[in-house]
Amino acid sequence: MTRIDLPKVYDPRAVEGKWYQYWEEHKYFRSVADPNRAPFCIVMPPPNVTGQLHMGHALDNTLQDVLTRWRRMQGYNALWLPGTDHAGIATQAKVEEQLAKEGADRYALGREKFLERTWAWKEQYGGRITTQLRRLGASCDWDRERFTMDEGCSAAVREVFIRLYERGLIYRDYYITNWCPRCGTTISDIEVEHLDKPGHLYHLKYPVKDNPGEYIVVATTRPETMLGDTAVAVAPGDGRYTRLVGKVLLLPLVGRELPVIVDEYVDPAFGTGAVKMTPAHDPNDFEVGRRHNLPRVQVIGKDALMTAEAGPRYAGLDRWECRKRIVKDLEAGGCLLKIEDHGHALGHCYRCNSVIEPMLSKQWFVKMKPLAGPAIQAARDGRVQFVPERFTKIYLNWMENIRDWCISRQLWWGHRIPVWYCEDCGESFVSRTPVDSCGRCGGKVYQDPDVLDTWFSSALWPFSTLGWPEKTIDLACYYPTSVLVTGRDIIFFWVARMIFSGLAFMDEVPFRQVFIHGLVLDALGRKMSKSLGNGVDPIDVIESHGADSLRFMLVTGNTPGNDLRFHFERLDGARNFANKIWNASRFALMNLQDYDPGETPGPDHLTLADRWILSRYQTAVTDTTRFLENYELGEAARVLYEFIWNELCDWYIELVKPRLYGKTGPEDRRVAQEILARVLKGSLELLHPFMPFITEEIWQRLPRRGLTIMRAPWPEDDESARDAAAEAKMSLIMEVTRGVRQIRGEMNVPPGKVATVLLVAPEEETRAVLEEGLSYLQNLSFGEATVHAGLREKPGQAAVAVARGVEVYVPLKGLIDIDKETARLAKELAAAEKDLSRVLKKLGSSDFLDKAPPAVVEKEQAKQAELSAKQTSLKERLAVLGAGTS
RNA sequence: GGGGGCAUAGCUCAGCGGGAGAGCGCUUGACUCACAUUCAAGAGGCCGGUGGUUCGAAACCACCUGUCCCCACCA
Repeated sequence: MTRIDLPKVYDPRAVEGKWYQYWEEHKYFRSVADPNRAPFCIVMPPPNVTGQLHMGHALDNTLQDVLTRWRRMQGYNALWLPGTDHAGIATQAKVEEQLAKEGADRYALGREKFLERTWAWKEQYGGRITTQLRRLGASCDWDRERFTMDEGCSAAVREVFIRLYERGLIYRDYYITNWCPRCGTTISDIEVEHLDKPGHLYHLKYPVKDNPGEYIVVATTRPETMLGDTAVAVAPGDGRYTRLVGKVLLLPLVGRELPVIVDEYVDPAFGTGAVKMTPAHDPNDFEVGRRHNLPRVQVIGKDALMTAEAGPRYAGLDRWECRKRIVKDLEAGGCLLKIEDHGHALGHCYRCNSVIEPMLSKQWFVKMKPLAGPAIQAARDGRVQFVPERFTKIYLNWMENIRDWCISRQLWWGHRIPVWYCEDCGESFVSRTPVDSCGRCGGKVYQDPDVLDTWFSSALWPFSTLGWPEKTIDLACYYPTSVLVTGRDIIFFWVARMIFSGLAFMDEVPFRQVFIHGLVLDALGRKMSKSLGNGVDPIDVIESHGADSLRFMLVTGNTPGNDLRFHFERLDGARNFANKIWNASRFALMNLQDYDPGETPGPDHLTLADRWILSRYQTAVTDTTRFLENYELGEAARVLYEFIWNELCDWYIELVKPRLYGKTGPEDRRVAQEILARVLKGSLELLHPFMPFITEEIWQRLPRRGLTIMRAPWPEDDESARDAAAEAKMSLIMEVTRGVRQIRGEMNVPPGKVATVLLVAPEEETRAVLEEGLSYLQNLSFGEATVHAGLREKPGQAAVAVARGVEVYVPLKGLIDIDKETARLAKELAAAEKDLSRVLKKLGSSDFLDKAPPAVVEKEQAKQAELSAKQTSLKERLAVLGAGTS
């Protein structure tokens, strides 16, 4: 063995940066459109430019990188296309925050200057997340990095808006939308989070105008909105109120006259069966109001303060303050009948958590029904497949009940709506290019001040990034993309919208498969959040444990679609695995220094151990590949972990040591070197998608390497390399070895001190296997061993282990604890008898014999034989021990 | 109100029709010349409950219980 200059503990910091730079400089991430090569393409869910890498990104991008690196090695023309999202609200908020510190605000600065400022902010901080993705090892084609507001994506946005408009799928209308008072914009329905909050149901008396003694009781959760009431509605045919329909009520505190109307919307069973109508502040009331031509009185403003219309006593009050005062005033006026506790879901802004105010305003909408149809069909007929499949149902359920999408936002940072209005004649123009003057009257025009929902541009991501609306070779080669990898929290926001957009503008789904993963939770199962302060920064983890460990930890134990808890213990486990690989490789390299790769040794030159590890390696190749194909990345990683640690390191490397040390001759040493090098190289290649850095570092030191492990061919799945006979033999030897070790442990024999072991194998076949494996047994557990046929030695003087009919005797000097040994054997016997009776019952059943497959029956019969042999043997030994005490 | 996930060893989870598994933790022993971020041996489980399908169920089906999540305009 030659000394080799490698540290005993693997240090990721010393290698990760180096290799990433190497890969990037040599353009190994690059993909060039090539009609003659099979493509594999993933578009990265663009993280917000404002963002820092969090564990969710780390998981999402690790999964994408594993798939991309694997397919690239398989020979696909693999493109992973990165980019960032302009994130309207989030980015604007950051810049406004900055301005606030300077004592300014965006209005003071003006739109143009504010946008300049935001672009500058983007230039300065927008690259942070992509730098962090590089630390993670992401093998994306950075030359193609895109931004949702770059020239190309913006052109795509304008084109889509105009085409939708031309198809009559975009309209502008007054509607009640979700207004976030803090963000100062409307948000779409799915951006509202409904949280159950305790509240009250206030019962209010509204007197009849002509008969002040008579009144209707209405129930409301939001008494302050009564200032905007313009009617009271009752259900059709509700006997309690028929007398009053068409009469006029007087609104308390305000004195407004309210007609009593009839509408289907009212549920006579809820509350009092009479509902106050506030068309300007409730979406349902708005609809009812539209049907009955009710006036809309807006009493709450966009700043969430009461408006002048609320009357002088309330104008300018905060909405919650106003509620208190109204309740007090109503009570004083004798109009408050009672207050009940009543929990209800309250809408909150998903960005800033403010309570949403339903607000009447004129907004742009996309008509969804016509777009949803094809998107539903595509999922139904499997052109888009969700992994796991259950998400198809969730997606369909949403799509089938979809409502129109409010796409205008009262922000400045984003894609401005490409519509101009004439100041003079009011005509509007939808245009791909800026409009200077009114096409009808030549008057002055101005552009719509609103911008589009951020998700409007994300929805086009799979084709806008490939060059659409131009007809590019990229689009032809890479679209539809292969798979989309994303968290289940944005199926509605993003995945669904990409699907209908792709179908509408490319006539083809944007991706064939959607691989959904869950959330990364903290150790207690809570969502990682800033407010809880329980988030773990991936960059910190990369610093302390290395990117490979983080990646491996995130991939293992994660099943598709399910959440993943973040445990530092598991991270340590991944790091230990990296260290294990490092040291196994260190050992191999020490013994491969003088290795001269000659001819591949023929089967005759291979030992049992060689044939065994080659066979096990083939199984690992098959299993890893199969699991990856099914998106079971966690299982694939587990296969590699177990193969490398439990088989390659724990057994093969131990078995091969004497041969590498030259104890069996130079030719045998060369064969051992060859097999060890081959299996190690293949294992690193299999592991590379999961742990790219350490595998490259070691692979580069191996003989017969290429330029980079990234471009090494994925190990071939060669069924013929399986060797069932070798596996069966080795497993027998391993079991016997375990038996011997157990005895040694119980006897407290110091390592290297046990003299002689007798292996007694009654069957000739078994004996032959043990003879073949004798050298392994010797160097694995004890000094000397011989295999004996025939009758058992007298076991009264020996501790005994049984493995598949082989008994192992270790001569000892009366050290055995008879009580302990008796108890142990008795327990084992009880278990064996229980198993045996179960098997016998099975074999005694004619149903089983008739209907079970023959292989299963044979297996059960073999088991019966094994168990009865074991039973006999255990009984004998117990008898011997019993004799020993007397 | 509708939909979905999860319930397996002390903890976190994998397995999902024919032998109850892993990691961590725990017990015992070993600093053995790749690795103490290690090695060896071991303890620990009526696979949530009840029914059903099957020759056979931890696994498939139904219901129940507990738990988490998503959707929804009941004032």
